[in-house]
Amino acid sequence: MADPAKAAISSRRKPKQARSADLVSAILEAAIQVLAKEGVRRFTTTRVAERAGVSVGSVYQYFPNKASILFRLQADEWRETTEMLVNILQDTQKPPLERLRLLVHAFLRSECDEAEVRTALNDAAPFYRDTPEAHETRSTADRIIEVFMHEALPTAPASVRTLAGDLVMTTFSSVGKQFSETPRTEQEIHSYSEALADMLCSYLASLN
Amino acid sequence: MADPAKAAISSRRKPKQARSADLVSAILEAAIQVLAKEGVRRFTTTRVAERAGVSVGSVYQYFPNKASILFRLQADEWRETTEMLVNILQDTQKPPLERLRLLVHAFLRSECDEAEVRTALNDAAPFYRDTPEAHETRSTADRIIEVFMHEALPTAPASVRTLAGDLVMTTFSSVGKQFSETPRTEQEIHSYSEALADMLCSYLASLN
DNA sequence: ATATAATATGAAGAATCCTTCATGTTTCAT
DNA sequence: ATGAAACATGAAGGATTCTTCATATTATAT
Repeated sequence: MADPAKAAISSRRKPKQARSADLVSAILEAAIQVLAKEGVRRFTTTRVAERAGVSVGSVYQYFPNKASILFRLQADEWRETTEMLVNILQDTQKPPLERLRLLVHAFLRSECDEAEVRTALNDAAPFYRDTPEAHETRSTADRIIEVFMHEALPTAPASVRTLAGDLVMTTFSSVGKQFSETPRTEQEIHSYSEALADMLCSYLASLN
Repeated sequence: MADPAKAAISSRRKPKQARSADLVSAILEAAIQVLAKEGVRRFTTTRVAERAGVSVGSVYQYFPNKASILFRLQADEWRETTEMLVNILQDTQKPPLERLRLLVHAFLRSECDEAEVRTALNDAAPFYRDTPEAHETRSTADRIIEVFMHEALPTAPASVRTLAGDLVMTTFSSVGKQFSETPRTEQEIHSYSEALADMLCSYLASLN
């Protein structure tokens, strides 16, 4: 609770010239690399600056503290995942369960593609777990799932739908994280995705 | 990789008198409290010693470093969970899917009962993720699941059984962790457990 | 060309934290 | 009772890290 990192997690100075915008990009890119190569425990502002080829001071021009860099990285990832959620689940051309299957494949794929960063970001969770953006992301996802569940389980009572939606969402994200913690082959990714999709689909099917 | 914490995670001096055995207990108990109240980021050997009412030096008589305390806590938890797995899944009196359901309830319950510690220990994962004991725990669990799956899916081909067992295991543990990250009411725990069990059971049923 | 705003620098201060070790105390076997 | 082994102590060394700020450099508008 008495966590100083929570106070100022927002950005500091706003980049107004091209060079500073580049600098911010360079810092974020460097942060990803440090995270992937060294893990959270060795993620320091100095190391990020070094890797970006700038001075520490510059980092602090645009990020108020170390946590805000991690937070930014996580927020970007949340945004991407939310986009994926929207794009795939709201394609009403395809039947609901097929969309769910596609989503599972896409998600596990993306998790494994950048496994080291994702794992490191998970390890950084204590830095931003109780942040407003975290809850916002969650409720945005909830809304998308809610709509989807309406299509997938049109006849089910609302209480069942909500619980099932929550479970599907939680399962799919937490299993994805755990799965990507160990290196996987293409083959493994594919068959695991199939199995996970099978599980979710058979569950939803059983609720009709 | 170049992680000093991985070198010596085993115990240091072995307690030979009653008072030192008490001391070790006190340290572990204090560690749990610090973890639950302050989280990993504020988990320090000094704080643990303070809370235990002993000096830092004493902590280092029985634990070679900070990581080894966290590791010991996690190892204890792994042992307990493994016991639960054995006790519930190997009760051949009951039908397989009923056992699975009982296991889900028991696990979610225990996760929520000590939510803060569990969450803090998850946050400490980078300290011991690639430890031999971690893999050992995993493969012990795999063997238990393997036996169980043989009962649950007697006719399925081995490849399907293995994959399904892995998925069931992963789902049930990772969903449990995620679920306990937010405070839950008795009611919520129960209905969520039911839903999760439903999902796993409907999946296994669909494979026959 | 020049003044002003924007941007970049990195040495140094301040705060923690991990761990050791020389010393003191307690227990136990004889 | 006594010597040895076990146990407990906590100040202090060493190391790392976060962050700031006074200064230097670069861009932009006039």
